Amino acid sequence: MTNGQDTTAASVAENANPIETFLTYRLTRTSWRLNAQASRILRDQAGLSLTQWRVMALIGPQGTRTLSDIARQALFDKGQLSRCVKGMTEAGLIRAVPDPGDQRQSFLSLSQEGRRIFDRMLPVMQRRQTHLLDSLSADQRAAIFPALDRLLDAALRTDFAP
Amino acid sequence: MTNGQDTTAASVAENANPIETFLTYRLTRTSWRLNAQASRILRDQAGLSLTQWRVMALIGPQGTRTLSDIARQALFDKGQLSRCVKGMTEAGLIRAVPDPGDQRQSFLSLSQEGRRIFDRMLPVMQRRQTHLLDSLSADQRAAIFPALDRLLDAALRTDFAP
DNA sequence: CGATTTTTGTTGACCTGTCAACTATCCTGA
DNA sequence: TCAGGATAGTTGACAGGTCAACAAAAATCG
Repeated sequence: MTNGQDTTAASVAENANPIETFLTYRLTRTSWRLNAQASRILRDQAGLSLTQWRVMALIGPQGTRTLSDIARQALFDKGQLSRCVKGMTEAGLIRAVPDPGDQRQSFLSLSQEGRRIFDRMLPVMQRRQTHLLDSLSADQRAAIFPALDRLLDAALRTDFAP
Repeated sequence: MTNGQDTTAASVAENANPIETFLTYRLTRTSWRLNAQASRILRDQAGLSLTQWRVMALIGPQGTRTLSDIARQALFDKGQLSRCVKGMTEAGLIRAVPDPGDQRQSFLSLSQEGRRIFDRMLPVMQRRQTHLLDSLSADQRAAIFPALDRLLDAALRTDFAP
């Protein structure tokens, strides 16, 4: 069952199931599987959850970001992020330095250990990325990122449909 | 912050954050928001969860499917699906008729009430679908479904990366 | 100033998805 | 025919995401 069937125009028409033509459904199904694959790699090779990895990547190897800053960019839930960062701080992956100019927030950066893990995993994840992009045609490769941007925009608009 | 920025080549290069170039991350972020939008519509207009809606759509208005059948197509977790179907059966949305030829399984179909709700929501969701596709260029529209198929294939292959 | 609003981050309650174990039934093949 | 294995579906435990309320600090603006 690891084939990509059930998605050709023929088979869709055959079972006449409209859901296979729904973009959100198709996007989610692919996204789930990609996330599961990434989660497995990160867990096995670095003991990280996917969210932890993304937080590390959002902070970046040299970077310094605040929690809200990260949540805004990634569209993460603040509560989820707060707990994730707390856990990573306790695990020694992240350093939090209070902002002297704004006592509400802290500057988050990778600890030495965190950067070590990040530097080790980044090439692995980039190889996976290359592999994924290689599975696409040139046209698809060119279209996918802008398409996702436009869809994200459309998803954030609320002024279309009751 | 509801704009779609931070995704142009310029701004990505500017903050030099490699995660913005990661397909899985970008796909997930878009998928999250699309799901949230769909969930809101379904909850407000039909009192359905997104998973419930998808189960209805996977069964189809005339259709008759078994639980494993649905799980296979949608790549749903069997446990999750079992609970969802149980709830929908108790809510009167789904009818389950035991298969006389195989006592392990039942044939699932929409009840009258379920089909009524489905028939009412299908046009709404199709309008949303049209709206989403309209936000894409012709090239993007042509590329997105096949690209998702290939990525799903790639995600299901395990023979690539240690 | 000072009252109001906004923003940052934390927390608790809740719901859902995930993983694995389990029973019951069916199929396969010597 | 019957032992081994595959399949259908259920269940429990648990990590994870979601939502809303909240305190503290900062910004706004009369």
